[in-house]
Amino acid sequence: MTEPIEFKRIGEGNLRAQVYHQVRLTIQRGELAPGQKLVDVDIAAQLGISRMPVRDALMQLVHEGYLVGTTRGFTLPTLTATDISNIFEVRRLLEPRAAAHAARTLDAAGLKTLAAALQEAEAAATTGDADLFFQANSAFRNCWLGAVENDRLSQTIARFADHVLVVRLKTLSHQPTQAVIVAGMRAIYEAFVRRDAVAVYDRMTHFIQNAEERFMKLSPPSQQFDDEAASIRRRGKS
Amino acid sequence: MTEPIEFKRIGEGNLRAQVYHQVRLTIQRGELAPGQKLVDVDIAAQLGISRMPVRDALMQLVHEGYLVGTTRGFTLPTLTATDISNIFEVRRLLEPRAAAHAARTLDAAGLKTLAAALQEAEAAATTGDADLFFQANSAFRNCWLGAVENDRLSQTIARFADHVLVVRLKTLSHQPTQAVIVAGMRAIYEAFVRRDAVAVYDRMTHFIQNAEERFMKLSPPSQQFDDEAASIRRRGKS
DNA sequence: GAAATCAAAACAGTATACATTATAGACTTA
DNA sequence: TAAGTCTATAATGTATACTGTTTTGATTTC
Repeated sequence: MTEPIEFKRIGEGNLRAQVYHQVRLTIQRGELAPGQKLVDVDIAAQLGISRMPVRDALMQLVHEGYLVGTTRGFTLPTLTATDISNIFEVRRLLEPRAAAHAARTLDAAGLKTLAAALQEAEAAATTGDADLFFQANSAFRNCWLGAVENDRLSQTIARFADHVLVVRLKTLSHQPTQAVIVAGMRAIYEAFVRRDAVAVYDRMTHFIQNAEERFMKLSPPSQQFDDEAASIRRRGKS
Repeated sequence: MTEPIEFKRIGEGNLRAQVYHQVRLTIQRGELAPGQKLVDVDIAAQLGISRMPVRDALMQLVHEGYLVGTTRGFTLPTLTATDISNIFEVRRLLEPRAAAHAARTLDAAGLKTLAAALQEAEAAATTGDADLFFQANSAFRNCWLGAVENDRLSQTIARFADHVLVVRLKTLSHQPTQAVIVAGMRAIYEAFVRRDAVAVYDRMTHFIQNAEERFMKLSPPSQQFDDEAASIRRRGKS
């Protein structure tokens, strides 16, 4: 129960923003253990600043669903099967459309980035490097998402994707799943190259459905913890 | 530039939550003038509490898009035509599906509430009472939205609907528009009564498209202010 | 009279100190 | 030994004080 995470400040704007980005990155990279708790005063001490900016940053992350605030430190939310299914429903509604948008606006540089991410994912899938695979996956999504001109749409998607992403780390180490995902990415990529918005829409739809199915199949059927987890989550709403 | 708004605490949980709900209600009711600024220390003084809970509440509202934080107090965001169009795009993607869900889960009491809200809206439309019409509209939406079992979906919808709602007040005083909206509500209501999820989906789609068109047509073509407004908005992102 | 510079005020950001609350763990008792 | 209660502690919630920055307004100068 020590503090294996080392925080450092990222050089942008005020302290709250710095801490916010740093902690969010830590979460997104999956460097935060499920049961581990984040305490404002500890992080503040480590950074050599006061509690308030840290507290602000953590509370923002709570509002955005990245963390839950209990009376005993901030921790990762424990998602139930229902939670995950709910998140995937929203993603199913938003992402195909957003990707179709991106098909029109993505420029040559974007396509190049997409190709690189895809290649990386394929390499990681063959060697079985879950970490790299995970990163390539994120790069791929962030790339096309950056081309979406509707900010609110892309930000909403990014947030919900991040929420399941936390639990996703386990799933992504499963090699057959990696193969399926890579196939989906390639299909989407090819549609992007052809600038075929309809194909992008359809393939993204298929991709997300696939992801959800795989996800549900592989995730441990720990339904017995659902009530407990839900109560913890609920407490965090405040 | 005095302080015409009177804040009082709402009796739930900690001070931050109380202030948050109070201020959000004020915004949702359209009681906040567009140029008016909210200053934490002022509100705190009025409530007899310190700055911090007020500041926390205001910052949460900023994170949720209800306010923007400038260097000179918090104010309502100035939405450009693009912003509004972006918000409506997300709503178009989410609300029909959510309403279809509600068609299955809405109980008899819910239908009754819906009927009451509809009747109120019709009455307000004939007398031209914009305020009452506005309220009835919100009641109608909140009712079916409450029956949606996917919390994240309904909360996302509520938030985006609230964002345009701020500007909407003006539009809703236009009587021909009121007639169109009431007709849409009735169509949706009847589909709800029949528990016809498909019809609810289609009519909600139509309803939102209609709302957006009316909205764009009636809103002043003040495109010359767009850049300025966008820059104000951007500053608030921090 | 207009423009530029400077000063003062207003407000957000940050720090520190104090109050409150819920949980864990020890201690008591049946 | 197990169950219940109580206390100590860890963490958040709130208050106040201070700092830095930006804006506004006034004064001076051209």
